[in-house]
Amino acid sequence: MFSQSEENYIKTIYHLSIDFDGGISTNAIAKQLSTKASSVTDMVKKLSEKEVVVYKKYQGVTLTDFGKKVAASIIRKHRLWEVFLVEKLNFSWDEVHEVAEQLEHIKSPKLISELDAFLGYPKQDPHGDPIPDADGNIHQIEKKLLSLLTIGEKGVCVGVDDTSSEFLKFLDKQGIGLGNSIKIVEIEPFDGSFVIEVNEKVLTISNKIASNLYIQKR
Amino acid sequence: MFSQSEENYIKTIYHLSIDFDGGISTNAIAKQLSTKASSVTDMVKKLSEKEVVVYKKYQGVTLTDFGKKVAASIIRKHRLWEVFLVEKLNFSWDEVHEVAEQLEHIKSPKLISELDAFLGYPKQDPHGDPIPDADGNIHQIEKKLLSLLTIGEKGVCVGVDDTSSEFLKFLDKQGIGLGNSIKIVEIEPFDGSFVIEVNEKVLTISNKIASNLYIQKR
DNA sequence: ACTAATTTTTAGACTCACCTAAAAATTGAA
DNA sequence: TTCAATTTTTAGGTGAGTCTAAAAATTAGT
Ligand SMILES: [Mn+2]
Ligand SMILES: [Mn+2]
Ligand SMILES: [Mn+2]
Ligand SMILES: [Mn+2]
Repeated sequence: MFSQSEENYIKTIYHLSIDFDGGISTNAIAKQLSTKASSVTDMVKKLSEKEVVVYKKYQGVTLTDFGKKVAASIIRKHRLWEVFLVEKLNFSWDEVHEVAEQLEHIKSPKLISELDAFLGYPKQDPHGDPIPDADGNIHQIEKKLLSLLTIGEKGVCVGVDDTSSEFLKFLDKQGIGLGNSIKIVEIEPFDGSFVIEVNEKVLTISNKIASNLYIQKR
Repeated sequence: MFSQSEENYIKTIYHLSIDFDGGISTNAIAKQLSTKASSVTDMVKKLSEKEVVVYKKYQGVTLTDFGKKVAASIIRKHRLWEVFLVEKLNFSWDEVHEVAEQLEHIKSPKLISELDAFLGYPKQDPHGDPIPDADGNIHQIEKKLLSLLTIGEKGVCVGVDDTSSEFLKFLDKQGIGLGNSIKIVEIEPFDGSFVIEVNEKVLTISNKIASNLYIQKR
């Protein structure tokens, strides 16, 4: 149906659409995919032919409903494979992305439905991101950036915004992981850094760190 | 390192080299890969540049030692994935090939070593073919085509030569599977068909079937 | 409102993997 | 051994996906 390259574009457009609404610029797509704007223009024309995106010159692109379904199915595969790698093959959460990037392009409906069953129908991937169901529906759990909480508030760490290896390794080093209870002890007005209590330990994290951790309040 | 296409050529040349020794002809490769001889000539020149094969015009190709190692690593991946699909994801032995054909191209040494461990270091794939070790060594078990046995001989079915879906489904229907004990009851001189006893049942199989079943004598 | 800077598209070219058709080499049959 | 059939290579071309450089459109600053 779609080539590996087309799938990577579709997925990227989907992800960019979550943060900014309106048409996604060729430059934004090019940057994300480490390619050139001119290449993006070519591909976007092709995807438009295939009714995956709506494209008007100089106006950026938006996914059609069909395009969103295609994106969801690629993301479903990506995240199921990430769960597999962590749960079954001893990968750590900072090692899975690169491999899932390849595995997400394997074509086999049976493979994915069986993998889903084998993993016990997981709802989140190792980074706390929701796994779309077979119909492309995505159930986003209620969560807030830690940086938006105030002193005294409590919650559970349920996700990360940045999924780079550096950030994830940093969290490992600090002993912060998904499922940990977190309490805001203090917020430093000068630099916006947070003093938090996690796993019976008190530690200070910069505002940048706090802006990349998702908390489910309770 | 190698593109998907290059890997498919390398694997094909390896498989063809097992049956015929001497240089593998462009036509043979083309037929196997459903492509044209002229395309094969192009690719073979490229693989020769990369020291994977030795190629002399009009003389066919042979794999270098390096080429054999590369082939073994692709086949190792292919067969490990086949085991995974059958053992963990409820695929039947006639459904695995197409998917493994894709999965064999995923690049990640850790993925393969962990998969190997997860599967318990299997020695054979679902068709009874040996799984090369991480260094590219292939340990072929002792086996003989059923068609070469004589009346009264006994053995265990340990592999198939043809791995087409049609043949494998036929074996399923007849109740013949790997690990089954088989005894030659009679051989019909007229058409070379075999009367065999398998799973307490006596059945007749054509010579063509017998020529595609591997037996380990005991 | 007019430029100047920036963004986006177009034009033209490249590589990879494939194709067809024609030429060249090999093989094999009389 | 000669020539016809077959195999293999070469020549030239295509589409996908990428690139650079130049042109066109948009956006922003004064
Ligand atoms: Mn990808
Ligand atoms: Mn993830
Ligand atoms: Mn393959
Ligand atoms: Mn197999």
